[in-house]
Amino acid sequence: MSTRNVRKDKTNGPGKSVLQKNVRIRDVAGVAGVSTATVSRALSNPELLTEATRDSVFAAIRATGYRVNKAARTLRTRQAGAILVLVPNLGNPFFSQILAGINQRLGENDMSVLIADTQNLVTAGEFLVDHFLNSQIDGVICLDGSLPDSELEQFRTNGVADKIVFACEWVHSAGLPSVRSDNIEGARLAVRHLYELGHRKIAHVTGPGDNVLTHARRQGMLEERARLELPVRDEWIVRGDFSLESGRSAALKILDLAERPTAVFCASDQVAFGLMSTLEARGLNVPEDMSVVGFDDIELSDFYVPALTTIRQDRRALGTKAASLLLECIDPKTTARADRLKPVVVGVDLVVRESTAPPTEVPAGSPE
Amino acid sequence: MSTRNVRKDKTNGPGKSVLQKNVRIRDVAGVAGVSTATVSRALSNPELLTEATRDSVFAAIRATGYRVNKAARTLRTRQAGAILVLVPNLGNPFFSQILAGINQRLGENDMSVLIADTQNLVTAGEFLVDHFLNSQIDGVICLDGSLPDSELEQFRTNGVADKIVFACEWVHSAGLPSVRSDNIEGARLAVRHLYELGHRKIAHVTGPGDNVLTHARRQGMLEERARLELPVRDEWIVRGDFSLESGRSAALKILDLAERPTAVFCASDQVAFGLMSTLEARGLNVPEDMSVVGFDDIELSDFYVPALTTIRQDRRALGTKAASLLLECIDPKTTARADRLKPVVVGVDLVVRESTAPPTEVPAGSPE
DNA sequence: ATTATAAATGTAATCGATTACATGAGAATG
DNA sequence: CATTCTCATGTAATCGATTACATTTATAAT
Repeated sequence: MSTRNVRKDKTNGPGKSVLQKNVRIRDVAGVAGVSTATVSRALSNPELLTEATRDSVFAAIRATGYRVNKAARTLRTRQAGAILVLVPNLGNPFFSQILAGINQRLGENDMSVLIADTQNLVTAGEFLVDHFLNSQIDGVICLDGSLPDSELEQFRTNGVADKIVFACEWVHSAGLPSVRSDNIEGARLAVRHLYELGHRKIAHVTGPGDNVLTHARRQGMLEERARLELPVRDEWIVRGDFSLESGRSAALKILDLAERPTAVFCASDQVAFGLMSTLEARGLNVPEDMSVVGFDDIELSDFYVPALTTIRQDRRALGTKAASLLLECIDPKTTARADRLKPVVVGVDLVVRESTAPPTEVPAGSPE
Repeated sequence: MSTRNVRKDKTNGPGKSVLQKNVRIRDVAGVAGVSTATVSRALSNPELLTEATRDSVFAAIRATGYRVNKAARTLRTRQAGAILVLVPNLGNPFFSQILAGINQRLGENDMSVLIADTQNLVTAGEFLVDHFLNSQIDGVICLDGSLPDSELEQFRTNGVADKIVFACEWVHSAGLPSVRSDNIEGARLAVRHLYELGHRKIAHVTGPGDNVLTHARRQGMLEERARLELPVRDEWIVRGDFSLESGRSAALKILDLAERPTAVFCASDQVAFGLMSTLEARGLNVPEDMSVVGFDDIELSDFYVPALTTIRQDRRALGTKAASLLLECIDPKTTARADRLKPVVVGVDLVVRESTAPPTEVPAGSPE
């Protein structure tokens, strides 16, 4: 129980650091002849300062080359100034323009964007909660609609569910804000285009079974098929999973059908590529023997052989709108609004290229 | 000059937060009946503790659901526990496997990976220095070899140049560590493959002029051409920029040549796709009228029509090796080593598919 | 039993930015 | 002139984790 000597942590001038020019707010304050609170206010609420003080502070910031320490700010404010984007497969070029839109919108708010590929995560739920709880992110844009309910429950338990926005795909049962293309309309456009070319036997390669895009695109296809009174064949609806490989598998199944369709509407451009390459490998020509429509309009669709007819999604708009929606969700000054749960729907367009043509065998009931 | 009343910042129990379960290290310490230093040591140097103390702390961590606050840790340690990957175009599927390799390797060290697309940055140099100076990252893996010298100079001025590793592409004058494929060997393999098929008139679509990959792949092509004593035509070396569009432009140039090559070696798979789609659009068949070899072996190469013959880069290995190299660079316990500047070279393979075949016109000097 | 040494743990300062509350100066009002 | 109000700025506590140095406890040596 002796008197304890006062112990000092060593500290001389700007802190020793891995960085050479580590300027702190107190160094700026010294140069400007004000307190650190004033420097901080100059950055966050400049209207609180007189013009003379403001100019003096900004001059000191410039002279010193000061950069705010984000870790210190995050610690004090409990705001990381960053969001996380969950992408189901970074190897799919579809996501790049969405990411560009997100980056642009969040950059305007001086926020950082972290990107994670859910293929590389064992469980996305725990990853997410971890990032929230350890002060690394303020919100999430999720492009992956296959998050299980059990993982979404983790978000709710930890109170972070209201900081998540879905883009492109969504989890229907989650009741969370989302931005999406008009998938039903896209499917309708595809089927109608094939119909107007004269096709009556139209197949559809879907996405994965439990996927909302799969349901929506198939729904649009089935509705338009019914509206146009096209023949119905269960075996013309073939299960896929948005990947190149599933397009190949679907092609093999379609080639084995007793009654072949003359056209195929694919749930994604990648599926279409897988399908077309396999049809060609088996001696069929696209579009002469079978017309093919994709969904997405990724960059390569114009450079495939034949150039792919597809449904264009405005990916950039999907990104910027999702980012705007998330900014609303995480803004502490904004109250929760029920209308945020209503999906934001972005329009789609048909892009006609070389992979579709009139069928070479004219079906009964052909127009004109 | 009156006596100043002592002012208290409000603080009751676990801090008010956007998060419901915000457990601090002092809460764990309370449950375990030890000091916060002991809890911290349990996490960072568990061998310093007795087994009983250790068990008690870990039980308390489990019971409370504690997660370390990364911002607090970063502030104290000056280590962010994150790195930034600069990608020249996230829409190019080539980068996905590299990113997967990086993610895997760094995940083993509990480090986060931030990804930025240099297409979205006005100046990468300032972006980088900013992230270093504001404590958001500890290092960089740069996949973009087009960083200007002026920007690299910013890194050196700010003392962060020794925390950067190049992967795939590199800046030759930078004198920084890098991991790369054996591009020269890849070009040789491509040219030799075409030669062995019987081709003598071999063209090459390059990457952008000031790019190290462009130089290396062209060098390999020129050397092998010389070794095989193939005819030399300046106009058979066509400038590209790794993109789909530049493949299209190159095809138009090649089609206009007075003396056409029978085969083309392209600096990337995307260039090859652009070239092939344009040749087909102009009525030429691949490989019957012109054989095409790419460089990369991205996923779609096996699903193009015709399936692309290409040089496969071990992208995953590029990623993991770059991450390992960077971990060495940023480890404070590791001294700078000159051998780190010697490029780490990863081997490549020829993948023969359908886009190459013997030429239909047999040139003089054909083997056998 | 006493002393010295090593191991284990605790105290309190530190990291850098923000901000609640306090203080001082100037203007307006009675 | 005295009092009150508003604006501008300062002081010092806070955020949560780490760690330098101090203290306590356990073990080994004499």
